[in-house]
Amino acid sequence: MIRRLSQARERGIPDATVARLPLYLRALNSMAERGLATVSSEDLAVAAGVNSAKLRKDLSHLGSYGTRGVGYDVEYLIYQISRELGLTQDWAVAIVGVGNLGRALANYGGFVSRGFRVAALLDADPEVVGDRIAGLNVEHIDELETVITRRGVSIVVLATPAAAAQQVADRVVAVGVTSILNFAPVVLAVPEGVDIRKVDLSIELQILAFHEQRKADRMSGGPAMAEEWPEAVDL
Amino acid sequence: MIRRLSQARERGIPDATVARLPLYLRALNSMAERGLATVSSEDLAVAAGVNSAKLRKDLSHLGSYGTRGVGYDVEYLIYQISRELGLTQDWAVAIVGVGNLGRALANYGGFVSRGFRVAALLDADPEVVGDRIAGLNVEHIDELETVITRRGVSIVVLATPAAAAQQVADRVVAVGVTSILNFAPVVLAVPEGVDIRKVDLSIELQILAFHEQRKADRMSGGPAMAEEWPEAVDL
DNA sequence: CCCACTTTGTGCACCGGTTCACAAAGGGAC
DNA sequence: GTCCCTTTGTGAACCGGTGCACAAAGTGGG
Repeated sequence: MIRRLSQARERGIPDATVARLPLYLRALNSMAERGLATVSSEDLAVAAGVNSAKLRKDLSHLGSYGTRGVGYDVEYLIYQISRELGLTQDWAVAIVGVGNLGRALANYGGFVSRGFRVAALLDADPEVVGDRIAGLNVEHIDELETVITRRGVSIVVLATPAAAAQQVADRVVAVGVTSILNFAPVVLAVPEGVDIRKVDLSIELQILAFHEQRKADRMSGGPAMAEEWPEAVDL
Repeated sequence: MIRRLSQARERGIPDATVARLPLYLRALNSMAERGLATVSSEDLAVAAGVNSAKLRKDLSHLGSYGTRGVGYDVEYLIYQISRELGLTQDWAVAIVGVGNLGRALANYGGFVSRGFRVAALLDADPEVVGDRIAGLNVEHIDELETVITRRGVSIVVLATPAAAAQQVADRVVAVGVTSILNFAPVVLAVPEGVDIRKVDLSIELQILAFHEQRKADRMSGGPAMAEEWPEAVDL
């Protein structure tokens, strides 16, 4: 049994799978609230918005937790996924940059509900330092290193202006932080071993605009219409 | 020449490429500000944080806009990418849900700087309806259909609580909106032809937590350490 | 004009991820 | 115990995307 598990999990769950686990977890939590005891891969897949074969393959990377002919035990699966994602422990998060976005993040309930705890808010603007937001005191960016070390912060959320992001990143990396969630619209340079995830709101909109334009083009021009480019072809 | 172009662009730029175009655009804009006239694929790739071969292949999907031995004309490339993404036109965006996040989005400069214009803010809470945010009046959700139709809104940003998101999505789709950016932590069901992009802040954190935990495991346990599971193996 | 140098555009091999389809495994009825 | 039904777990084909490596194309110097 142990052999089987360590064989299945080996070392390494595909990135694509890891990215979907939180999705499954959310769907499972909602099911648990509604009192469901077991769920089939088909039902869970629908709730999470994925293909059921993909769901089963994803779960198979964690181990063999289903029962053929029955499905998956909701509570047990929640436990296993949470464990795999590291949500059974408490993560201290610091938010740097308390503008509109930083404020929104500080108040965002979705963090606390998982294993995340906002442990510090930092900003460079003396105007906002000292403000009380979401039950926390906003501290000055000068305290960055102290706060991170003292409070055991392991994940830093960057909600600073673009110009400040790299500098802050350098500082937090210097005191040992290896996980950064970046909202600033810049490409951060960090040493090997530091994980960065970025969320860029305007990029998402631009992708939507691209598809929207395509849909509009198709409406008017029709699919057979060759790409016309009357004079714009040379600047 | 025209033949060449329509052949190169055909109908269909890979999704992965589309997702990176905004990145290139941002880097190019920054270069234009600094007065650079031309840029090599290598330099642009570094600025955008990608591999230069990938960059060239991406750009080749738009057409043959480089000059061998020289590089790409910065301004011309900005124009072509903007055009491809549909940013040369003005997109009216409505933000539904004016909580902390909605407010942050309304004030986010990155939208306006591209071709996006926040044309409406809507909320269900009578408390916030009437507030003035980012120069706009917050309107009641009852006005949703009217506002979207009258102001030519083609992209809707959902920043509502999870429970309200599907209902709002249904309503905006009913009046013809086919592009939605969803911040609510739910899987939305929409008809064929409607594009949804979702941003889930807590999912990003969970992915970071997973990798952070792995790094911690590797530190203490070492890579050779089999996946121990003393008693937790059966619930 | 020719040669050396730079940089693009792309053919090709490779890789991770998705999907299909089915054998294996368990549950329940009788 | 046996048979039938359900549902998992996975082998294998497939597909899109990545990156190497190089030919093609352009520049500039002599």
